[in-house]
Amino acid sequence: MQKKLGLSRQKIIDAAIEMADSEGLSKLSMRNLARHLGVEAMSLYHHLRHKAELLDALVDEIFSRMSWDSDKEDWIEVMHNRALAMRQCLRQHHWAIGLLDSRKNPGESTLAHHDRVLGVLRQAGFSLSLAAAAYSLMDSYIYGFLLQEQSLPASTDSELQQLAYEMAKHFPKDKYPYLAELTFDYVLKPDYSFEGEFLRGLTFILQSLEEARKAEAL
Amino acid sequence: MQKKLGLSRQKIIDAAIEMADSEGLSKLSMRNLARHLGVEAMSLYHHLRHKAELLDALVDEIFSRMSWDSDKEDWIEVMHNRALAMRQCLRQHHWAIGLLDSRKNPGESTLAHHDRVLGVLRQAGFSLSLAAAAYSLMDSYIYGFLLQEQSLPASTDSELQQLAYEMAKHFPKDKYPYLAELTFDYVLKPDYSFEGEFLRGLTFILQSLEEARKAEAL
DNA sequence: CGTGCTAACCTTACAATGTAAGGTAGCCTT
DNA sequence: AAGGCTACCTTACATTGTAAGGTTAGCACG
Repeated sequence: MQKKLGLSRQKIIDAAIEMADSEGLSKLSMRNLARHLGVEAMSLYHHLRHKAELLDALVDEIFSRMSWDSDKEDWIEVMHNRALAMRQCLRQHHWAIGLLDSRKNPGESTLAHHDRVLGVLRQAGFSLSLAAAAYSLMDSYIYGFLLQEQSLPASTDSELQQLAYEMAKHFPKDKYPYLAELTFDYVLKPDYSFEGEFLRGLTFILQSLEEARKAEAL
Repeated sequence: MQKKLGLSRQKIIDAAIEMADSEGLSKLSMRNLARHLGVEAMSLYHHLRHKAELLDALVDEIFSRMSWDSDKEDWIEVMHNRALAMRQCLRQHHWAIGLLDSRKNPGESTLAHHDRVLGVLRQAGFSLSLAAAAYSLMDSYIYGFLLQEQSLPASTDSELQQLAYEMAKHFPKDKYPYLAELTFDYVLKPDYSFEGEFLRGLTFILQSLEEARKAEAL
């Protein structure tokens, strides 16, 4: 038999991402992953201590794949673009959102990402305290929004509208009047856009942070 | 043998919450739950179609247990209190946060909660469009913050500081200077408080929404 | 009093999971 | 040649969700 050097940590991670993308996180078992790599399940344990380590690695890999520029002048523009990049990346790897929470061991790319964000804020003149608040506020919003977005079983705007219509048929209009109003008079209107909503909230946050920054600068 | 009428949907749900609280969501299997109820696993399936239905029910139960007043005058105060109630409830049932995302079948209490929130906003004069934005913004923030909060393996402020200290020792200061700064000069300071950070971000959001509301009213 | 129906609970069984324990084959160093 | 190391495999076990079908108790009705 040949000595097989086919396997490596990185190959495992790449294959796992590919599998999760196409078949969903729930189908990502050690056995399936191994089969995908033409190998037996236990072989993976020579490169990873346990499945949790794989999941940690996946999250970190996702962070490393988010690409955003941080050398623009305007911090608002930079943070805006970062948020878009995160949304784009996490829409492509929809399973990752559900993972971001439960992982407790941040990897290199994750830490680097956070450091870079803080750097942008500090360089833009944010005090440490305000930078902390800004950081927490932005990321909480982004995670929370994406979490809610992907928890809906619809990935495009028109699918969402279809869904809203179906749901609205099922819940009693008079029992939840405001929800009904929101659904029929807002979400189901032709120009509703999920991305638009995301950007709108983001803008709220960035603007109010900018005001705080200016107030601080006095 | 006696006919056992001991079981009911509600009793199952209550027991499940109790179990999840004390032993964690991962230990909440149908078998364990059944044992806890003095019954065999399959008996549960007479009251629930599958485990997903149980999880849906748990989320809804959690929503039903969040108590907040919505008849105050000031919408800001109401939303502020709601956010606090959510945080308090989801800290008590820490497992629920990880569940809020994946569940795709909102129950009665969940819908009622959302309807009530929208009601408060609409009554306060928010246009439908702005109410939608406000709703999305607030909930994204709250979910996102709580998600990040519970993903840290520390539940009290002092535990968090201990953790920050341990972590900071492990990552290279010069590689992540801003992260190091944040950790040592901010999180590790004696008056750092997780709840304080939560309220600060919340206040940012509520204030900027109030401004938008007033601008709209003109 | 039986006879049958139904709701509530149980038994058994299966496929899938993560992973512990230990095996083996080929290459490298000495 | 000998031993050791790395990379992979085999087997095994406990645990999971749940399908299929069995049992029993109490009620309705003749």
